[in-house]
Amino acid sequence: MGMMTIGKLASATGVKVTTIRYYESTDLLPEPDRSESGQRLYDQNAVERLAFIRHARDLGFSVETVRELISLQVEPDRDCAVVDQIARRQLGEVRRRLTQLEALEAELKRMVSACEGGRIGTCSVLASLGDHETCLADDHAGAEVLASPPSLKA
Amino acid sequence: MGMMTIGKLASATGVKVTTIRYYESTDLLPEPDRSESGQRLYDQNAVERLAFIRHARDLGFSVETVRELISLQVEPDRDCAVVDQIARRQLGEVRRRLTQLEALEAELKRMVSACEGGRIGTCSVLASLGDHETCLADDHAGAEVLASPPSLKA
DNA sequence: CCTACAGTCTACAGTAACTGTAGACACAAG
DNA sequence: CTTGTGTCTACAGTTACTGTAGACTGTAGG
Repeated sequence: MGMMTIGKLASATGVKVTTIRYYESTDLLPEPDRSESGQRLYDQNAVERLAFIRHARDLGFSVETVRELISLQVEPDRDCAVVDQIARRQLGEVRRRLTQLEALEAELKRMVSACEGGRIGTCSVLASLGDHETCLADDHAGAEVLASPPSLKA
Repeated sequence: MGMMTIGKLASATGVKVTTIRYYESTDLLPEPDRSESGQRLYDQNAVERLAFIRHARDLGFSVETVRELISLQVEPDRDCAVVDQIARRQLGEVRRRLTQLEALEAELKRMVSACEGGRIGTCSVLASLGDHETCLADDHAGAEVLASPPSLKA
């Protein structure tokens, strides 16, 4: 029951097979044992480590930060404040994005409700896109905030 | 007064010089006139088109969608419903991200406030990252939702 | 007129975090 | 034994840019 193939690990954690191999290639996951024929074999440890990674990624931590978190985990005697600070930084980041997205929502809502179904020549949506008085503050981080994420494309 | 160099266009619109050249290379912007020495020269039209692009990008529309919007603009007799639908789709997208981000915020907030400044060995932040019962629903689109955007890196 | 120096040019490599593809081999069920 | 699914490697492609190298251009000061 100990050892599982990459496919099992994938379904156990919700991380795609190719992504697991990618994590291995970037040393985020250690090289696993192999079967005689060369297939990767994982144990329960791998499941936990990968679940940790995935959870942190889901929370928006960058892969670099996850790497940092993992390396901290290895030294249990160090001060926990480092980790707390990383989490706080991330929370600040999330709040900033929330504010931006709320502004986007407001403007899009306004645009959509202004549309009264005429011809494109007089379309208020296009008009408000062209009108750069209606620009968002001065932050310009729109698309980056919500570019279609790979995981939603399927 | 009509013609400006790429640098002026950049500062007039807040789009970086390299990004303008990139937009041209992908046909999002038409090839501009050139000076005798080969420098690009732009007129007021270019300013408006670029402002339109930038505003749409700020609102989170993908470059592909912007291309679509521009091609629609060229045919003012078509039905405005197409545009309205694009805007609605975008609004839906924004709302989905908002919901996700709110969940992230809640969990991060909980993590941060649980930290009581001990050693890493007992850090509750790392513990809750490792604990995959606390995973977000089943949507996994965390990092994508807020990976550090290029425009905030400067 | 000369010299700095900032601005512009092209072409190409690099970024994040994967995803997709091709072609070959492995394994389990019927 | 065949069929089908899973796995392997290696590499190209994705999005929307950003950065770099090396050469040329335009402009302001002296």
